[in-house]
Amino acid sequence: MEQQTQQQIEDGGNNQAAGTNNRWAPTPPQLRILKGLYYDKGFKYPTPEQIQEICLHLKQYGQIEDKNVFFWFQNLKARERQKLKEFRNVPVGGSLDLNFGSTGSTSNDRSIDLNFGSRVGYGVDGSIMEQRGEYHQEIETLPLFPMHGDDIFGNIKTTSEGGSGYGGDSRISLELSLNSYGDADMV
Amino acid sequence: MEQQTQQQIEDGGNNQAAGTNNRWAPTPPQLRILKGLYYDKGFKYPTPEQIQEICLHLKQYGQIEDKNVFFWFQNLKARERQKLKEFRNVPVGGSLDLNFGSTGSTSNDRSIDLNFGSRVGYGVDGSIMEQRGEYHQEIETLPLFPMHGDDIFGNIKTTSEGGSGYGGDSRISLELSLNSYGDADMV
DNA sequence: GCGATATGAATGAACG
DNA sequence: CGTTCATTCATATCGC
Repeated sequence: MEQQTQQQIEDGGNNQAAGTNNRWAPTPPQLRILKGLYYDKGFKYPTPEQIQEICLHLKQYGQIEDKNVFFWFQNLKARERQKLKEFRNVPVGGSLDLNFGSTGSTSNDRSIDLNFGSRVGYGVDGSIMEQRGEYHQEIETLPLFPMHGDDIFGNIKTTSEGGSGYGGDSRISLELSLNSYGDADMV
Repeated sequence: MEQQTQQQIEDGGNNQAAGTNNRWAPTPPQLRILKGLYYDKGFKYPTPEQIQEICLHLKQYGQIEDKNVFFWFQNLKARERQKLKEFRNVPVGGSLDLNFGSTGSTSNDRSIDLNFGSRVGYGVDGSIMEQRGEYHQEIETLPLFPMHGDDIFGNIKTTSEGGSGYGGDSRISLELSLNSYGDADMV
């Protein structure tokens, strides 16, 4: 993803005039946190509880809803995967004729038909090789945010059986490095 | 048509190296082929594999990447659709048909299962906690509006049960102290 | 030199 | 989850 010089800054503090803008856009701090979770922590499969938790925490940086967090992760995952797929060189057998209707070009005038109409018809390679054998979620109970004072569990009730070893207080200090993904990428 | 706070790119001291083409533009032959596929062949939904293939062929006419082909089709489709919508405001005059009285039955049938793949069914605020079986009744309620779920994700029907539910519970102890002052998210 | 337009690029939201 | 839609941002080009 070449996020070059595109960044839609939301207004400095508040946002959403309500009515004119329907589409959520992450504020810079929100983006940073989300990316930190995804890239730094490798946290890509948030559970509903975690989505809510993340959302709650992000609310102090701007208006946001659960579904926004949900979509954000979904889209990022999907697009990374899509990118990999597109960049993968396929040993195409060369069936797609693109030289039809050559308007006075050099030579070559074959007008074979394009085998469109068949979505994913020819699996030249066929090897989808979805290296998705992940056991996602095997990630160690990621420590997202400190409790601060927010009673996040006020109504979520994560069924804390207490049996967990770490749950109580062993908060792993995950000092998210202030890495800016926004500009680290280049084309 | 109304744009909000449009931020102009103000490179924070890191200007893009000149010479590196920022933006791809199709060469005449490329454009001819692309248009030929779209209009002549009616080929509008290329699969990722086909995108690669098209891109490969187009490379002999100039530098091009997969994503360029991808975006080209996306944009063309989107803009044609956009044009059609704009012209639907035809001042046809007269024939003001109002099918009021159609007691729309207000059947909010939309699947409201907000199980993000887990079997949680939490009710943060008691809004959604409905977890029904797989029984769906193929309702043909034509979705006049593509369901504007402005409320909480009252209609995120991910219905992804593939996860098969692991622990389900995930401790959400949070940490991640990031100093958000400064906020250098700019690009 | 600007303003309007065309279009490449990005991404939130939604569908199947 | 992969794909598609819709909206917006960003920029090159054109016209005045």
